[in-house]
Amino acid sequence: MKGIAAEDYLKTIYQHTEWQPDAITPSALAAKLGVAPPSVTEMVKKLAAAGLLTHVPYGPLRLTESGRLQAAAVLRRHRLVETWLVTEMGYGWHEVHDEAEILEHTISDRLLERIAERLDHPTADPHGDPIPAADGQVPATPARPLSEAAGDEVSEIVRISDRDPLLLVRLADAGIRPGTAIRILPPPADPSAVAIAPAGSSRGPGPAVTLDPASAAAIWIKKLG
Amino acid sequence: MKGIAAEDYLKTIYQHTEWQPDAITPSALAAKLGVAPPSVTEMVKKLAAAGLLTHVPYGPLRLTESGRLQAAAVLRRHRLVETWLVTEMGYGWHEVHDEAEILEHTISDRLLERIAERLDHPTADPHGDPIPAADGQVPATPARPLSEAAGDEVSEIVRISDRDPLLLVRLADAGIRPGTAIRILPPPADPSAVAIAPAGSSRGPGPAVTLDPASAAAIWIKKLG
DNA sequence: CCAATTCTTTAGGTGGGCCTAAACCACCAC
DNA sequence: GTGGTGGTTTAGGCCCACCTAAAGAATTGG
Repeated sequence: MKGIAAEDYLKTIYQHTEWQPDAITPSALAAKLGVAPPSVTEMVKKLAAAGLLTHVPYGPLRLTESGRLQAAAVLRRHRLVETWLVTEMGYGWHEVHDEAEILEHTISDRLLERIAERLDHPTADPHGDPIPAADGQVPATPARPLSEAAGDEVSEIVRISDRDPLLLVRLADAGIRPGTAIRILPPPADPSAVAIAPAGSSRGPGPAVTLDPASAAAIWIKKLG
Repeated sequence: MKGIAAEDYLKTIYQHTEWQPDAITPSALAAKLGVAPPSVTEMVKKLAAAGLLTHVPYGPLRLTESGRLQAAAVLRRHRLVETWLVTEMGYGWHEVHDEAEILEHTISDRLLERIAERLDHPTADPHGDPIPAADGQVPATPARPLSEAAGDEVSEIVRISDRDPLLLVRLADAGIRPGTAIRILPPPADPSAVAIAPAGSSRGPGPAVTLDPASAAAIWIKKLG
């Protein structure tokens, strides 16, 4: 199976399992890819025929082992490119997604491995996403969603989903990024929301960021201390 | 006009004029692009409609100013990428063409200019090809084809067309690359051929390279002394 | 100056990846 | 248990960039 589109389907299906325990449905996949549902039906047929995923009609989508490997390879490309853009090319960590989205499909294996060498084979990208190794092994990310955190904890941000660019900008503006120590503040009136602020600047109201539940689930933390 | 294919057509038409004084014909373009002649007819229609080239039926192809600018932009990308691969990523000067062929269409303007800055805005790539500036200006390359050179001269290689990968490997193996000082040897029996060898190693038969006329025309030199 | 060759264009077709509209299935609620 | 109501699939098209086969133009040589 070749083609940029196929790679994007596999990558997106795989990525869903990184954040969500249940298998993805065709309509959710269509939404994430920005295509119409019939386009998914069609591509799924081809991917299933190629042995990359399994699909019972009207059911969810599950990658096969071969599909998982191929998806991990795309993610490796994406995340190495992102890391490289930040480390060597002066990009901000919240600005790299679009460029990586394209380059993940177009750089050669050779160039990819040269980049990996220059960066000394990193295991996480600037968003904290694990970078699969060349053999498909995925490093563990010991962390849990901010949405499940108790109030008033001091924690370290370890991972922020790059799916919502606006969230990235908001966090970057508040000085919050992977590696930042944060304090979880009492919910501001709305109990479904979560607020966080850099743990250093606890004097004054400070640059707190209020997060809706979806955004809170897009951030993974590790308790400090 | 967008699309990778269109960019390749423009680039190839432009490139022809760098080595050949007369305008390119549709069949020559088809051959260089590796497509069938009808594909050229079809794309030429679109490019002409977009005002990027002019074409009288059964006649040759000529870029408009707008087409020239767009072609120069693609060439800028190609040649900056090649230079970057050699300077920073450990590629040999004869190995970069294929990778650049793809990346020229897929890196963003932002990344391109970052690369240009890191390289300190070079004006020639590893093959000696001039790198158009961001505004489309093309630096002059004061040199002439090896095919027009007199025998026994000592000259500097300033440019080698990257169209024939095998020629590049042959030259690289003989230690000949842009910047190398070479001596032009008497033709070995065949008067249409040219032989060259690095000027340093003139003792013994040495690693001389014999070139057919097409290859000799693909090399530009500057007389030394 | 006509004919043969060569180059170019037209005609018609393919596959990839997308779309809309309409049919269809599955499940939930009543 | 039946009727909605979503989610999914089929049917039918579109655009892009390519192809082969065949027709048409230009140039060359006899």
